Amino acid sequence: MAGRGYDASTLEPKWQKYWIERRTFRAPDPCDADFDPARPKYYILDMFPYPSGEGLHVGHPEGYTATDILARYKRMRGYNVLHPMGWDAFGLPAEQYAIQTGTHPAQTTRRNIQTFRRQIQSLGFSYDWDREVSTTDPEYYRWTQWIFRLIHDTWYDEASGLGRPISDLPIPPGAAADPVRRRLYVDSKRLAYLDEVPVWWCPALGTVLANEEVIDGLSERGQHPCTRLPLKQWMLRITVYAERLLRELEGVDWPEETKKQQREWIGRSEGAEVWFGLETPAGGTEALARLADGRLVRRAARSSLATPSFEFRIFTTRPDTLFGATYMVLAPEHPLVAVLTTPEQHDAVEAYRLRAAQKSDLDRTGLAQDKSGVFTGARAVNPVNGSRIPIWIADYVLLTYGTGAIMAVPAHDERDFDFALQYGLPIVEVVRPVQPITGSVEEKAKAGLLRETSLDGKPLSCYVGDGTAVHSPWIDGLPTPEAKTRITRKLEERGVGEHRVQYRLRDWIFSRQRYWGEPFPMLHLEGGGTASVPESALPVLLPELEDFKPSGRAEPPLAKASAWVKTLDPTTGRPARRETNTMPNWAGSCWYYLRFIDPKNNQVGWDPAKERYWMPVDLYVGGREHAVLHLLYARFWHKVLYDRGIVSTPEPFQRLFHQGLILAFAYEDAATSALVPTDQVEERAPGEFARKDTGKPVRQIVAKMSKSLKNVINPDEVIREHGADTLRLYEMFMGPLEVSKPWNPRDVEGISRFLHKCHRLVLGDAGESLRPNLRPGAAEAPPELERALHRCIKKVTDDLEAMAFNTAISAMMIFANEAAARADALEKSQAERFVLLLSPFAPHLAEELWEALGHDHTLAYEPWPRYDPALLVESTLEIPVQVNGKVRGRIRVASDAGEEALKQAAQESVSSYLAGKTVRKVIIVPKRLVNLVVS
RNA sequence: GGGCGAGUGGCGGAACGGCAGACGCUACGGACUUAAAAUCCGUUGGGGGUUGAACCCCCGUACGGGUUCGAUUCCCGUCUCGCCCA
Repeated sequence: MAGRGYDASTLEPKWQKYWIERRTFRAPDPCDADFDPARPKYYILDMFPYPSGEGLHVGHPEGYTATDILARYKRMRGYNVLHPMGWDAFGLPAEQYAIQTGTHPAQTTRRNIQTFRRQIQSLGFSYDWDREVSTTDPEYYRWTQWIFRLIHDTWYDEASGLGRPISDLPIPPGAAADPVRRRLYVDSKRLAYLDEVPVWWCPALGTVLANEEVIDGLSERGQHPCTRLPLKQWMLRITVYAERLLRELEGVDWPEETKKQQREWIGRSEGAEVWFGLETPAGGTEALARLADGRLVRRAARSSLATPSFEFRIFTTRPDTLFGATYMVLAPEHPLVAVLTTPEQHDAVEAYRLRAAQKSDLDRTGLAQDKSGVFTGARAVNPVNGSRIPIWIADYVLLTYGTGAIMAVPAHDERDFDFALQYGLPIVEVVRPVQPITGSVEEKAKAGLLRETSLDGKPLSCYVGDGTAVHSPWIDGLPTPEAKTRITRKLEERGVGEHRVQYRLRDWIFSRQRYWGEPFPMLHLEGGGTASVPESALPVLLPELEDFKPSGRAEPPLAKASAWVKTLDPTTGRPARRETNTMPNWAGSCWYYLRFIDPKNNQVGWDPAKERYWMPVDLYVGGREHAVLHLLYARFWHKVLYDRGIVSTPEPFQRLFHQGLILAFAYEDAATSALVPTDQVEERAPGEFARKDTGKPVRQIVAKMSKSLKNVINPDEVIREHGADTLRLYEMFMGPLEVSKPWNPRDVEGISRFLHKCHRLVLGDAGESLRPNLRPGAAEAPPELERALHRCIKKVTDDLEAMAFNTAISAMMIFANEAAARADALEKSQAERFVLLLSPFAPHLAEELWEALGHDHTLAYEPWPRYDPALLVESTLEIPVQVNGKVRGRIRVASDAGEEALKQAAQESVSSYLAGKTVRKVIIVPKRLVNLVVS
């Protein structure tokens, strides 16, 4: 092959070297000498990868190729393009590898990054490699820590709806005088705060595990039982930004599905908080008084013998159903449980609480789960009618949502209904549908009637829709929406409730009990309280460890670095202990798009002038799997930075696009549907597959690539066999970027053929010199070829703007076919324009051909080819003629033919279909079709 | 269970109110070649008619309805698959 024809394996490294050595894709900043302020900017970003030990997967280059094509296209359209790449390199796998082998995670990470960089560079992406960052680099995480300090130094001012410096926080008079109370008050308002949160603790492994490492209460490794253990953790108060995170989604150009997922994750619901009375258990007054901080429990405003002296708070979205509450449910962890449980119920309650502690929130709240609960023996008093109702505990109520306590209205809530039936609790109807609900079970469910049954001959139903209030003295006859407002107002008047907006979103647990993460810039001071490490002492470096094995205690690995943990507070000189948790994997990816703007700055995280120029990100491309968490967390950090005046845009990512998955063929046993690894299958006849060993037939299916199915495609191999340009072009040709589609090795051949054809178009069959017609003094090409080129330019340009890469490539194939059919006619300027069109897609080949055409500079900044609309207009057109919607003939007419002429010609062309019929109507679609309606 | 999306030839897909199947793959036939590779040309949704061909007719975009002069495209319902949430 070498020496003649198209040889990607020599040509591609040549141009990759050229681009890197000449820094072809360096993006000039506003302060640089070669910066051109007249050019518009375009910041196009990929979701940076976690450099796993597996190396690059063919899924990675899909999005990266799309953004690379657009980046190259935009440069040719005269934009200043910022297109960077980096590594999200903290994370669990490197640490697990360290536990097993003793290899330091930093070493594993360095090696993996080298592999990833080599692989990504072998695809010829036009990243500005001067801007490469890794989240694990101390000069990077220094600023991650700096942002954490800033978040810690911020409180959320409800009045202005802004995050403000903690020094601006008004201190209530009661707290101002006493330094300890003052500190507690200030700490309670910070956006970063400490709280006790349960984590999974595995005694057998002697370590704390992440949620995804625990399945059904057993450790993923070794199947050991795990339990939930409360641990002091850093929390980020994302909930105060819930409303803005919701509202400001409106202004961004994101897929509607993703916006919807974010909205549902935030989960705004309106309702009321209601104080229910408590029957004080014998000797419980003192314990209740200790709990009565006004949050979950309070002293009743007016208490007498008839009205109880303590109350507890619940949240409900249906205050209109208060008269239908027949029992109460507390989360098993609710602090009231210990106080209220009667001696007779004590053992049952304790057993239940222990069981609940083994379950994750997900296990507890799934609708499909069996409802379970235990009676505490205590009773509550309904504030609207004074009825005494039993208090239960059940694990479907979570302490972390709302107030950890609910009123149960079985007649109008599915879970409460099932629970009431199971435990024989009363069901009282208080909302009646406006019209009786009839139809099939499914139709009734759709209308809100979820259950219908009977007990002792009495019909019972669960209706969750809106209707008219009944059996509810304050609101009888009112439609549900008015009933809600009316009853809420009454509750407010009586001081036993208020309107309230509740979010499903919880504060973000920001601590991980890991080694391989960013250390917190925080100190725990002797004698209580915390302090942040001063800015000048950043970064707080990860200490070296002897080994990465768990300590056997419920503490993070960093606790083993005792010399590092024991330190002095630089501000006061007092002894202090360093925070030993590390930040989660999300931290580094929450702001990397900002560091790319100014990656080498060691004075600030980024220069404000550069930030104002480059932000926001104009196009962000990445997988749907990040639709909620990464994108929500990054938006949250960005809003805090915005409120503190450190970034200039309220949202970081103006436009978002998700690429689809690349799937692969897999095989399943034709009889049993069991999956069969790909290397055990052979194709016996076209489309017929069988097991190599037994010869039993298997079915070809499409599935995700996986190691166990042995159907993973390795990009290195594709590049070795066909070249990077073929890989790039194939991934873009498979189908629309946003859909998932299977990899078919046979189709790759077609793309390879196309690139060979392009090569021959310029260099001829021998491949060592220009085609004669491309040399000076050759004859002119026929006008049809020029028109074909203009059609191609228009189609490719339009399709690039629409990110329709597959059809752009097909347009280039059409032109290449036309040009190849008369290859001796193609002119030099036509070849050049075609090469420029091809260059964003297949940059190596395009550079090679550009050079062959006599250019000694890269084509990366050549102006994008233009088309002449006048050349796209055909002088005559062939138009189909329909009779009653069926094509019956064709006419060739001048493209500017008038309606009368079209009508005339159309009728003549299909006269045999019109014989004996009357033309009722003629529909003319200019330049497209004529339809005659006859009878 | 809920939400979102998708069902078009042997395969990936195109068209997204106006000639269904662009482009590519596969397969078959042919040219070139001692031969092969590469390349080039032709055919390739199903059925039927005329076969000197050029052509012509019927059916066809998961299924059933609807709107429209006209539906792959819009609306309603059913089925299947995928993804996300639970």
